[in-house]
Amino acid sequence: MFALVDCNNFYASCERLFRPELNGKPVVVLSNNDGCVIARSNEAKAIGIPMGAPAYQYDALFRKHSVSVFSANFPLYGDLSNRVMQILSEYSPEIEIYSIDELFLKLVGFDFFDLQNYGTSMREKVFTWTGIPISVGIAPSKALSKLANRIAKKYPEKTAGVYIIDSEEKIIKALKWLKIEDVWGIGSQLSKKLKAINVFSAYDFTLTNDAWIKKNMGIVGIRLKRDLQGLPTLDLESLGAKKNIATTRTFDRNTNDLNYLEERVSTFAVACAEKLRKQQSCCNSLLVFIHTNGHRQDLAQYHQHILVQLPFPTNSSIELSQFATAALKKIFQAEYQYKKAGVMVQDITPEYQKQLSVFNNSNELHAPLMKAFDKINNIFGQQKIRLGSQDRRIWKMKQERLSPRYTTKLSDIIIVKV
DNA sequence: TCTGGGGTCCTAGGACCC
DNA sequence: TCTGGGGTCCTAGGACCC
Repeated sequence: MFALVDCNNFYASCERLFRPELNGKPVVVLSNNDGCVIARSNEAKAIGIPMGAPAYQYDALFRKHSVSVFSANFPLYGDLSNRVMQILSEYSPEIEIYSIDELFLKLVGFDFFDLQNYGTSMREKVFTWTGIPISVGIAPSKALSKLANRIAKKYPEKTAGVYIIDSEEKIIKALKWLKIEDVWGIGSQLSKKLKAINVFSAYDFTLTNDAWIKKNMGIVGIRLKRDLQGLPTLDLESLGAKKNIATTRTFDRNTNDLNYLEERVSTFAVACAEKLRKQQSCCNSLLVFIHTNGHRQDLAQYHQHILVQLPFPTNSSIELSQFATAALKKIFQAEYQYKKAGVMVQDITPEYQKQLSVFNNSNELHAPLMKAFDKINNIFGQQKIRLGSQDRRIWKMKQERLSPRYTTKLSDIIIVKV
């Protein structure tokens, strides 16, 4: 069996942890730049605030219902996620951390266990130790465990947050209940195609013939069908090093100032370099892009990117910053107003297997220098040491309702007076 | 005025090899 | 009139996920 554990309204739950007076009240969390809604408490969902809603369009509704609005506080969510994952990883030796708030567990040798109790104990322990509410779905395959989890979330009273699919009848009942567009792995494009051939539920999908699925969805569709039928086909995925790393941001304003963009791109490259070093990798190519604001029909549009093959693999902040800003200058055009930029590093290889070239290699002095960089920044805080090309101001985002970093910043820790 | 960020896998087609 | 067969690697783009 597989279990899929999912934190309920994760970011909203994190914000409420340190503001217990908000329990039972509507809470939303906004994306970077306070742009759109990326998490909602149940109360906020009930008011009719959709996922992805642009914040400025919902200001009136927020005020009307006294919705508590937070800017995204990723250091807080990341830290709480680690705590939840650590607790849950004790429930099985085989796990896959699927996202910041989701975890698959493979339950082998649990034939004589009461899985309902097992799931309930996960919920109780995570809630007692962290304060985060979770839902648990257990079923014979990954796709079905996602479905079981959905049922647990949808019917919290009936299921007490734990639902188990462990018989053919339950599989069919659940599949008939699940709308095709809600199936894990079927998005808007495929559900449109499927509805056109009268496939409206997950159950209908399991009856669709393989030839159609193969032609329209590829091998992925066939695997999904088997998995939904209860024949475990998708297995846990190993959590190796990332194959692509990106740092991209939307700005709080439009700009055609090349100096500003250079500074941003340099900082993004440094951030990518840090992520590379953290997983002990180097990259062999780098992509820089700049975009105008696609929502503004009144402004001329320009979307451009450039992919640079590096002369040597590197994870040096200095080298990546230089390559990235040089690339930026090649695509920058002063007549446009830019709203977004980003750096992505690709073709990632392990740090310890660098392919050296005869003439042109990464500066060997950078490795110890970067080690010192990382060590100092880890101790004294982000960007205490930075390149001259980077601005002193770290946040160039609109974050008007940022909560404290209660668990990751010494000065933000709550002081209790007794 | 204001609309996020970061990933994965698969496929088709082209270039190239013997 | 008529011109093989079998591979690999790379890239861009499309679908999906949270």
